[in-house]
Amino acid sequence: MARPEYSFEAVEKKWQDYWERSGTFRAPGPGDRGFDPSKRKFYVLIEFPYPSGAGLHVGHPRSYTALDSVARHKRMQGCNVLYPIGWDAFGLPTENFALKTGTHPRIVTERNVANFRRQLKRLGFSFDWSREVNTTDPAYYKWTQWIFLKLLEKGLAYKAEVPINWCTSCKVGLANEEVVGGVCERCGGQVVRRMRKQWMLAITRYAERLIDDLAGIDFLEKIKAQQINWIGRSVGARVVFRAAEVPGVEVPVFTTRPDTLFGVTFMVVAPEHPVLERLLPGSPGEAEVRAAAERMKAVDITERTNPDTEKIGVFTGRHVVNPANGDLVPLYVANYAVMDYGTGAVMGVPAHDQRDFLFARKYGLAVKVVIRPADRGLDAAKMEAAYEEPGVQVNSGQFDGTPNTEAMGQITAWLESRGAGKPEVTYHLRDWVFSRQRYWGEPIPVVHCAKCGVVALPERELPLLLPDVERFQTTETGESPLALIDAWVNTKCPKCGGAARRETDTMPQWAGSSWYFLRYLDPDNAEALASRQALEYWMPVDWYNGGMEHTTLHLLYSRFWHKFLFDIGVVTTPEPYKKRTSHGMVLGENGEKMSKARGNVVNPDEMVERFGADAFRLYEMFMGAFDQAIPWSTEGLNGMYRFLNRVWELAAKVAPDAPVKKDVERLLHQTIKKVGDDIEAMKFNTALAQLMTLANRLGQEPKVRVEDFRRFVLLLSPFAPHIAEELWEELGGAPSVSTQPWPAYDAAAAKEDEIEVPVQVNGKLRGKVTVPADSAEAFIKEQALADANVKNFTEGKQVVKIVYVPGRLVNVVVK
RNA sequence: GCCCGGGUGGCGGAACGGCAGACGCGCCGGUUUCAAAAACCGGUGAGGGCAACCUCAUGCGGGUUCGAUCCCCGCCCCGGGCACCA
Repeated sequence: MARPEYSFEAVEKKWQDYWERSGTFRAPGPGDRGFDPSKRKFYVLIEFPYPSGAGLHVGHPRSYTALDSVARHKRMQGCNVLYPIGWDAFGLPTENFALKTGTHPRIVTERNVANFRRQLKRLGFSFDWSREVNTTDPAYYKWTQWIFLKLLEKGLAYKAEVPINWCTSCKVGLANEEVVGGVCERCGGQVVRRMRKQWMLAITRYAERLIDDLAGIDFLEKIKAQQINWIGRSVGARVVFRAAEVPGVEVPVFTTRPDTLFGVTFMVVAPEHPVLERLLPGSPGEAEVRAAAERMKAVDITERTNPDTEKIGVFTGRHVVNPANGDLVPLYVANYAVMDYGTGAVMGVPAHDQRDFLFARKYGLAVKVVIRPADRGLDAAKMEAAYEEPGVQVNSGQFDGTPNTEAMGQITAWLESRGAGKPEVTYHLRDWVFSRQRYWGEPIPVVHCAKCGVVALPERELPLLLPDVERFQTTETGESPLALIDAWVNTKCPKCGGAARRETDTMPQWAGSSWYFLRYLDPDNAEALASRQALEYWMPVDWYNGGMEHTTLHLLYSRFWHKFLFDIGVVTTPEPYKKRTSHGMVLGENGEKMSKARGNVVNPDEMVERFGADAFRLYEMFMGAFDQAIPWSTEGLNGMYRFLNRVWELAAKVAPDAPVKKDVERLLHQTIKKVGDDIEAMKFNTALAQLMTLANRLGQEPKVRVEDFRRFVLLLSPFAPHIAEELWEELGGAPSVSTQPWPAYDAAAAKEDEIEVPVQVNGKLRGKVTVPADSAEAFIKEQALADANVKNFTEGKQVVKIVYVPGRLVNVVVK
């Protein structure tokens, strides 16, 4: 009856086949066979991967393993768990690869998906593979297009001539979010500003709700902070200044400091500001001013708006009138003013804004104090920096003497009553540039008709299929490759039947990923993106884990789409995700970011071949705190392999006549508690440490009780599911271990009956006393004072007091 | 500049304001082996002491507390995000 040695190859293959054959992880929804309405649902979501040619990276499984453990734990707690997987398969890298090799992106995608699927299956994740989705599948993108049509119908999709971030290398327009440090997020290529008619989505209309609704959801605080920061809400006022020399022209500004309005001594506008066209004609030095504005516009925007760039202003020869006090102030064109924030015009208050202060000093402009500190006055002539702190209004007419924090609202209200301003909120967040001039994306389902303008395709014509092309090369004009396919482009207007041209821009990669979690609920539905029933049952996602890098992109976009779908009655919850967490990056063994260029990439396939999927999964969880970046260590992985070997050997010690040991029982119950709690709290590393402690303790026994080992296997199963299935079977259990109930925790059994209480003297550890757990305080103190070493430190001294923390420690304070 | 994290043995990391260093890696010693690797068992913060024990130690400097890795104040370093945003 010699037991075989632990062979992860055999064990893992066996159980992966079993799970697949038996549909162990299929999650029945309402209406499906085997659906049990009495079970609580739990929707676990990981970010579906982009199937790149490089294959799975050791970073991907960190998130997948963690949530797989959560999913398995929840199932054992009796939940109906949905843990789906799919492919975010449209996108530039595939298209660029296709361009280079001449292989169609569809073929490249199929190949990459097959590879990813193989790699994921080897790791034994409990995905419901029957719900697999792929954003490039016409049956999927039909609904991406459908959502776009709805956005268009409701006026949230519009076409605008906007300056876009043009990546000179990808030859594609990018959203602000895709420009990182002035270069393309994807390829690192140079990004320039270019004007182009683009489809835009009005995410800014949801800005307020995107901030406010964070209050009701369980997102990591840093994620909330980053989203709020990104949306960049500023509360202030719009103030209208009238042009002095040109009647009927107004220049509105946005300011967060209406309390400083009486201190305005100049105004600047962006060189692109349209008001210049009305003000400049006939002004002295018109030609020079125009030339200066052109020079400012010619500078690359990222450089122009760099804080280190020298601020340049040119007097326009015109003035504007301060509506608060009638002051005539000079109007400048300045390089630091930008057209796409606020109104493109800024009021200059040098006394109370450091940037304005420096500008005023440079150009010899007046400095006028309107707020002084509570305890002293300010002399404009002697100021060396702007005074930006709170204070009391001065030189502000009827508001003099009012604290500036109060004056803000009062001045705004006063302006409003005189028709010269109103409260206003602006956002840093811009509308979402939704057009891409590329092939491998969802076609935008509209046509351009000479007579009817932009016309949406009727819903019945969806999906609008991406046509096959021979060449994916972007055109020299920057148009999408689709523009070259005449047979596709030339079509009939659905409204008037006349000649029309199809839209040739495609959607960005963020489109398909903005709603994929809905499609999982009902992936084959041909009538709707998902059935009402499925949406009502499964939504919202209970726990969504992903990378911090998606906080301001995918996460914000998908919340926006979801709110829109909620508003039009398609989905039933205002927020898609109840809880959002994020994992830390896996770094190379040298502690640097893993990359091909650094030569420190670890291939998961190789690791699984050497140590097995269970050991690999264990290491991914054990390596460190889940939310922190951690360097990879193949030695560490080997340690997990050794642990599994010890577990395997432990099974050989299982005997029916093993005695009950009180302390083993206690440790077991403590472990049941800790592992469960730690999974909920994402402290996977300490959950495993506890399991190792228990395994080590069991290993000390010559014989291990069946009951004890059974429960140990159950506790291990969310993390190392293959070996757990095998041992479960060996113990006589029917598969699958994943359908067994989570072991019951008994607080009484976990309780120690003797406790060791550390004794401190003046806060320093001097001894320990072992007492029954239910000892009276007086007895414990007495024992503590009687300890030999404690006596060494208390002898001849006066005991001032004795601090006793029940069950924790005694501290004797002496003098 | 602003907003988040983080700094603990040789390394990854543990510690409701209460025994600093759980667990793992590495290292050292042992068992096994002709030998090595692997595996298994034991030891392992630094310094002192024959030992019992003692001293020091959680980036730096203060503070609160009977007691601080943890809370407060002021710094230094590392990582991430935002940044002429009016």
